[in-house]
Amino acid sequence: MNTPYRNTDQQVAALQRAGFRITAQRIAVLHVLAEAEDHPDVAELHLRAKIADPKISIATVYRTIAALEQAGMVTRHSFEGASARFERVDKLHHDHIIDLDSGQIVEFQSDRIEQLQAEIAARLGYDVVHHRLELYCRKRP
Amino acid sequence: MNTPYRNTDQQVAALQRAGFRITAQRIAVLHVLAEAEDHPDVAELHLRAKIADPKISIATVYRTIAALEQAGMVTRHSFEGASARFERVDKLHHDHIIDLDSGQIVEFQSDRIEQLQAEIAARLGYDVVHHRLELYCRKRP
DNA sequence: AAGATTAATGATAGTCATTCGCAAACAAAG
DNA sequence: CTTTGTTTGCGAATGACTATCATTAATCTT
Repeated sequence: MNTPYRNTDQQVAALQRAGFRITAQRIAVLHVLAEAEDHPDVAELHLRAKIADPKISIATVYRTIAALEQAGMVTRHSFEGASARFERVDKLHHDHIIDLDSGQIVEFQSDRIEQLQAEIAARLGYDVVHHRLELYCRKRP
Repeated sequence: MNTPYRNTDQQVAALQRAGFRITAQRIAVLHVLAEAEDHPDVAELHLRAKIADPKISIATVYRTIAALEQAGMVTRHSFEGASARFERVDKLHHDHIIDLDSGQIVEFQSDRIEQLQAEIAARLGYDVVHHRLELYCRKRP
């Protein structure tokens, strides 16, 4: 990679296409998200975005996240007893294992489960718009 | 049934066994939970409990719920963008479908999914302590 | 059954994440 | 480069929930 940032041109274009203006603050948040390997919450995003734009306000981070969510570019995760965390959607779909002891989050994916979910919903007359599957676990001895 | 309430003696005994004192307020909340066919939140529990005990405070409802949770008698559900909802645990285990349009909650259960969850966790070196599976759905046309 | 002990209650203030309101700053359009 | 309509930053407001504390009441002691 030749820049300190991953390429975010695609995302910037997508944001614009969704009818939002491109501002330095939004680019900063986009970069932070592009670099994040973890699942940061708003306070963390704000902290990291301030490196690129020291005067960005937390309200703007909230508003940017809302815009990105609306544009379908970011997903929100509300794990138990914690503030909302976010991640890009350009990754493959996956669910989460939360380690109850360390708080660490592991991603996994299962087509079988997805399929069963759709079948169950259909049987009850529903279409699944999105779902949330979290396994709160402990390392096995 | 010969009383206006379902029998809550079991629950009262369990609460006491868990080291909590039995008060009129706690009995009121227990009755409300025993009668609830839905998944009420704290405001709703408070409203309903006030019928039996008009001076019960919302703080007490919060504390009672916390006690019941601690005693393993009640589960908390934190669905997206809503306040926590509660239900008794003496029902069979189940997961939830949330109707995005009406907010209605439907229960379902799938052994296949449970089994797959355990397998996936095991493969990653974990034991599932508890999980959360929510399908956010829309009625199919 | 009366008093001592200690937990529970009600009212209210406090916290924390998130949202709102508004004037000033800025992106996009002409 | 001016106009128009967003977006920003700040602080105030909200909403769910927790803590505080004096008072009340459940359980224990005798």
